[in-house]
Amino acid sequence: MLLYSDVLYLCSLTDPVIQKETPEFHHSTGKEEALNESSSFISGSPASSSSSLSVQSFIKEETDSGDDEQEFDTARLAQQVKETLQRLNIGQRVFGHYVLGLSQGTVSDILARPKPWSKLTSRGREPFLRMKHFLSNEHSIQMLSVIQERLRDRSSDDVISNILDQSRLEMLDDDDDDDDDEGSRCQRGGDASHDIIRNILQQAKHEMQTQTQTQTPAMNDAPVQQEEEDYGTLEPSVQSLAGFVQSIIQKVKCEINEDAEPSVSPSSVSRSFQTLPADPDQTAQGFKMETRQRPRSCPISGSCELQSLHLDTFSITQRVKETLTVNNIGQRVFGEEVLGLTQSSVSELLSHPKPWTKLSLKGKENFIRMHLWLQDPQNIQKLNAMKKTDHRARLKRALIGSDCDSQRCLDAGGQGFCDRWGRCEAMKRPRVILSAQEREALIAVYQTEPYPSQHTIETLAAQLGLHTSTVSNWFYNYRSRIRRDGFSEPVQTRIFQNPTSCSPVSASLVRIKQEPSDGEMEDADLQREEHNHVSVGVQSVKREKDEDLSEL
DNA sequence: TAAGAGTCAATAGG
DNA sequence: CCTATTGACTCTTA
Repeated sequence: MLLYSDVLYLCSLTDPVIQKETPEFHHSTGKEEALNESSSFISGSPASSSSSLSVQSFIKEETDSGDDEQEFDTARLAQQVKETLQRLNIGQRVFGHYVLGLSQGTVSDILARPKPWSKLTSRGREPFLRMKHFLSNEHSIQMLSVIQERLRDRSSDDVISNILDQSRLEMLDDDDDDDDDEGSRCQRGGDASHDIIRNILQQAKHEMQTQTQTQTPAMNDAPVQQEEEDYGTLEPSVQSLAGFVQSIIQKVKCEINEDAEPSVSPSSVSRSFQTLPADPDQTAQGFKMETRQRPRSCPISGSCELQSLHLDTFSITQRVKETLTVNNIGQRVFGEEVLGLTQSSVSELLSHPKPWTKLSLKGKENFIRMHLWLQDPQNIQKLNAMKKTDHRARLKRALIGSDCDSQRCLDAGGQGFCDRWGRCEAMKRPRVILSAQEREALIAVYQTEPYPSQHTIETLAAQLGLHTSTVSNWFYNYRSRIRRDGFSEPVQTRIFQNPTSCSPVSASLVRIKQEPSDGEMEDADLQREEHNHVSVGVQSVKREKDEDLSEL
C-alpha cells in the first residue's frame, strides 16, 4: 500500500478536492480509507518546515487575487521538473501518472514545449500548478522517487532473474495440493519458459495475498510498513493469470501423466479462471499445447510441460487490438493497467508481434498477460469502467506539496548531478533526428555491410557529422526492426499501403511476404530476405549517398 | 564484449 | 487527447 496510498494521502493533505473524492484507480477497496485514516503521517515531516522560496521564484507577478491569477514561468517550471526527474531518475510515465494525472506522451509534450502561462486555458494551467506544488514539496519529490524505485524493484526482470538464480526453487507452491507430483517430475526447473510461468504465478499469488491484505483497511499504520503495495497495473489480471498458469500446469500434467485430472485446481488462485466461459476459439486462436510432438513421457529434468506452452502472438495482438477498438480503450490505459508498459511499448507490441518462439522470457510474459486478459470478459469491463473514471480521477490525482524549498534541492545538484547509478545527467544528449539523407546513407551502407566494423561506423559518423554511438545505435535498431518486421505479417500490408512511409524499414522494403507469420525462418535466410528486400533501389540510394557524402 | 531484446522518451501526425 | 515511429538506453545473452 505504500505507493499509491501515500500519494493519495499526499493529495488529501494538500488538495481539498481530492479529500472529497479519491480516484478510483486500482479497483481495490480500502485505499480510499487509507487516505483518510493516515492523515497524521506527514504533518511532522521535516520537509514541511522548509521555506517556499522556489514557489515564489516561479511567480513573475504576484497579485492579490490568488493562485489562478499568478503568472508562472512555465518554461522554467518545466525545466526544473525535468531536472528533478532526471536527477532522481523518475520516469515521465510515473510522474505523469501520479502527479499530473497525464500520460507520458502528454508529459513529454508539456515539458518539452511548455506554453506561456498567458496562453493556457485554466485546464492547461492545471498541470503547471501541480508541477509547482510538486517541486515545492520535497517530501512529494522523495515520495515519488521511492515510488519509482519500488516500481523498478518490482519489475519482472528482477523477479525473473531472482527466480532463475534459484535453480532449485521448489516447485510452484507450498500450499497448493495439486502440484505435489509435479515437483518430482520437473525438479531441475532450469527451463526458461517454465521459470517465467512459475514466476508469474508466484507473483500473482503474492499480489493476491497482498491484495487480500489490503481489503482490511488498516491503513493508519505508517505507509512505509505497507511494503507490499502493488503497482496496480497488473492487478486486474492477477487472479485469472494465476488461474491460467494453474490450468496450464494442470493440462500439461494431464498430458504427461494421465492420472491427473484435467480440471483446474480448486485452489484459490484458480477460482476466477474456473468461472471463465469455455472459449472454443481459445485453443485454436490463442494458446495451444504442442504436446503431440513431444515424447509421451518427458525426462524429469526438462520442465517439459511448460516448454510446450505456445501462444499465437499474432492472434493475440489481433484480438487485443480489436477488443481495445471495440471498447474504445486506449493503448495507454491498457498498457498501464494490464501490462505495466507505456503506450509506445504497447503500440510496438501490438503492431509488430514477434512469434512466440522468438520471444525471450520477458517478452513472453506480455503475451501471457494479454492472452489472459482476453480470457476474462470481466477484465475488459473493468478496464472499460475504469476508463470512464480515469479522466476525472487523473485530474484529481496529484501530489501537491505544502512548502519546501525545492530550488535548494535543484541547486544542490548543480549541473553535474548524478543518478543513483552514478550516471551523470549532463551526459545525456538530446534526441537526434536523422535527416532523410542521413537515413538513406545509413541504409545504403547497411546494404553492403549490415554489421559494420568499428572503422566503418567511425567513418560514417564522421562523414555524416553524427556521433558514433548514434550510428551504431542506428544499426542496432535497424537490424532489430528489420528482423521484427520480418516476423510480423501485417507489415506487408502496411508497407504496401504506405510505400512512402518514412519508416527506415518500410521505406526501403517493397516485398511480398510469403513466410508464415509465425515463421521459423533461419537466421541466414532471414538475412538474405532482408538483403533482397532492402536491395530495391539501392543504386539510387547509393548514388544519392555518394553525392551526400561528397558534399560533406 | 558485441549483439539482441525490451523499453522508454521524444516526436510526428491524426 | 490518441497511436506510430524512432533514437537511445539498460539488461541479457551468446
